Amino acid sequence: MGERRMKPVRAPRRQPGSRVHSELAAGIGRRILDGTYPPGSLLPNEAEWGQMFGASRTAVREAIRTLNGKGLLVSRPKIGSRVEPRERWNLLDRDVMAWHRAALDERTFLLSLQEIRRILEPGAAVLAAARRSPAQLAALERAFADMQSAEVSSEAMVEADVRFHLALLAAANNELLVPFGIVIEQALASMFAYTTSHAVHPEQLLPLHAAVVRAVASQSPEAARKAVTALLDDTDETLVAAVEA
Amino acid sequence: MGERRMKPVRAPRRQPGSRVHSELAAGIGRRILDGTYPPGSLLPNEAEWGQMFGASRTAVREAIRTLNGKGLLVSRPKIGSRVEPRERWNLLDRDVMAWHRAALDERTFLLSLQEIRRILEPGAAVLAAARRSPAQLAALERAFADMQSAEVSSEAMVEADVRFHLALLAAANNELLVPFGIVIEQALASMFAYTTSHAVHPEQLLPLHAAVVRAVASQSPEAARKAVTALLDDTDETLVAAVEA
DNA sequence: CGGGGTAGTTTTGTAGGATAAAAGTCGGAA
DNA sequence: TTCCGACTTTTATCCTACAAAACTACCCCG
Repeated sequence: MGERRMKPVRAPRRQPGSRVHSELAAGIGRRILDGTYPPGSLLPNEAEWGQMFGASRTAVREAIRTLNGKGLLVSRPKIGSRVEPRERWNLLDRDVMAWHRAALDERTFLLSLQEIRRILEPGAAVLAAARRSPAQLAALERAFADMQSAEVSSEAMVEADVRFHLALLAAANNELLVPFGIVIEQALASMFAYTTSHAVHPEQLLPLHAAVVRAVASQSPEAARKAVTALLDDTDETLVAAVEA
Repeated sequence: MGERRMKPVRAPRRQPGSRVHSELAAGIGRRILDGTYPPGSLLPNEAEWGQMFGASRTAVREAIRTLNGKGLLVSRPKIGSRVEPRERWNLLDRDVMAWHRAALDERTFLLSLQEIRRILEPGAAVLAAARRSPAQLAALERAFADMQSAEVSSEAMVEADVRFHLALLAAANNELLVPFGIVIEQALASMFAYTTSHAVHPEQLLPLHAAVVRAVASQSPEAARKAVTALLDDTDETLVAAVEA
């Protein structure tokens, strides 16, 4: 403390996830997702977690409260905290999905994500084409433009790609579709990490997206469905190629 | 396992939701969902919530930790807790959906739920028909049998109906579909409350469900999709009739 | 006169202790 | 034997104190 403190040029801006209770939530959450504590089992009590992580009981309790809210466990006096059955888990939660992903092999995880996309996105595209607002269309077009100007297989491309699909979901104007965005984010991020340029038709990416934009712009639900389906078919090809490689 | 030992009917069995911090989470959560504190706005600080609800700061903090985990807000020292943009909200969470439902008119809520079902369930049915396990088929058949033996428009019927559709989702063998079960639960519960026997073809309910069971049993994906779609068409008719009434 | 660092201020974050309430277990008395 | 009440364990709640973050504003020094 008596030392002269050098101030870094940029404030560290620690993530909100670097708090003690977040670390604890992640630590416990991961152990649940990876099966260390299977559904129905009893967790160590709060004092024990505190010792394990060198944290106070207060911090442990806040972590457990978080996991509670995500449906991973329930706590009762004298009993302790018991892991809930998997069907209660909120797998679409950002954190839970991250822990889940870490506990699974990348391939399995990616395939199940992609499967969800095949179910959801065509339906969302139909709705989007039918009732997107001008602003929502503009957001979609902006994301597409950013994809065009991004380098192939770059971070920027993935970011714009994600934004494209989120914009499509948003344009469907059904709020309950929005939480699914996490699936798309994870799927594309995971693809980027896993299928390092196994793309079968890399030159098809932009035309396929362009077709979606056209369909949504011209408010043609069926065309939108087909365009999105074609897009997902292409993604599937890449995925299969990467899995086999 | 001495079932001879008849225990007197144990009284209260207070819900885990009756805890102080849960009350607080619900109180704050509702105020966020109903727009009292719109996205981007700053919430009262912890001490103020404590006074409002007559609770300690500890309880308030645990409540806020819960809401934090559901994506409704983020907290930072010196700043306070700020409501997150809607697209971060975990609308598929049980609690969040309940608060959301309370803040919306029943009709709008129900229509958007039904829309999601139309997107998801046919796709789930295809997967279920393709790869359900014998046990999963049995669960589906059990739910159907319970529907048959239940009184029309009874609590038991709704419960079996929900179980039927959850079993279908589960049979798709993609964990990420499971969290959607909440949509079905809410939709059917809401239908039950809202469309008190406006059913257009009440006699069709069981045959329509029977067709789904047959398709899944015979592992016919396309038949399953059609059967589920027909089922949803029927539900839609009931819904429209109720909305117009 | 201006810029930058620094002290102050507010709010959340963490710690630790004390007590209450829940929900089992077990033993003793009617 | 049966039932009731102490005992026990664990979470639930409250309290107090202090640490850390991040914004404000001012003062010192060039």
